[in-house]
Amino acid sequence: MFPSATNNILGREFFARPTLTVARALLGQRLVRQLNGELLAGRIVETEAYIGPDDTACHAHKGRTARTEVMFGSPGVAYVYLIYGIHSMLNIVTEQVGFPAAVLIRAVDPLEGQETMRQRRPPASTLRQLTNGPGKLCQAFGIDRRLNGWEVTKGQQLWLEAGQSLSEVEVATGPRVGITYADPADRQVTWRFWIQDNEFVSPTR
DNA sequence: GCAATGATGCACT
DNA sequence: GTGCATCATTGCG
Repeated sequence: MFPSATNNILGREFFARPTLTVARALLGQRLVRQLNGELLAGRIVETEAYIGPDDTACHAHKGRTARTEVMFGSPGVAYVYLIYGIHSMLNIVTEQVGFPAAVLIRAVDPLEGQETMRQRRPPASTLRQLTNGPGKLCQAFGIDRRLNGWEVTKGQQLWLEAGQSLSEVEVATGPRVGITYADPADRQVTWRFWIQDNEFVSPTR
C-alpha cells in the first residue's frame, strides 16, 4: 500500500463533466481529510446532483449570490454551507465555469481514522452512525464552512482519491431527499446515487 | 422498531 | 422575520 503521496488524486477534469456523470463516478472513490497531522478517509457510498439555474432544488436557481458564488466557479472546488444552523454540507462543484452545479456527498464508509471520527461524534454513536448522513460525515471529518471555496484537487487539507470502480448493478438511483420546497418535476428526478445494500447509505425519512 | 419535535446560524423577501 | 439539500432525543410500545 502506497502512502497518499501518489498521484491518485482526482483532478479538475474529473469534475469538469456533466454533473450526473460525476455524481455516479464519485461512488467508490475515497474522500480524504488531513487534520491535525492525521489522515481521515472514507469511501463515498451516496451522492446527489444539483444542476443549474433551472433546477429548483439547487441553491443557485434563484441567481448568483454571495452564498452560491462558488457554485458558479471552477469545478473541483468545495461548496460547504451550514443548514438548520447546525449541520455542514459538503458539495463538490462540477461542470464549466459560469454554470452552477455541484454534487452533494451524502454518506461515506469510514476507512481510516475511525477513532478520531468517533471523538467528533456523539459518544453513543455506532460505527454506522459516524458517517451515514451528510451532516454526520462533515462532523466526523471536521469539515465546515472554512473549507468553502477550497480546491480539492490540490491534495491538501481535503481531497479525493481514486478508489475501486463499480459495476452498474452495484449502483442504485432514486429521487433526492429533503427538497419538499422544489417543483414536483425536480423532486421526481432520480439524481440521488448510492451503492446498493451498503449499510452506510443514509436512512431515508 | 417508529413518529414527533426542538435545536440552531445564516442567507435572503 | 422566514425557512432551510439534518440530526439527536424523547416517548412510545
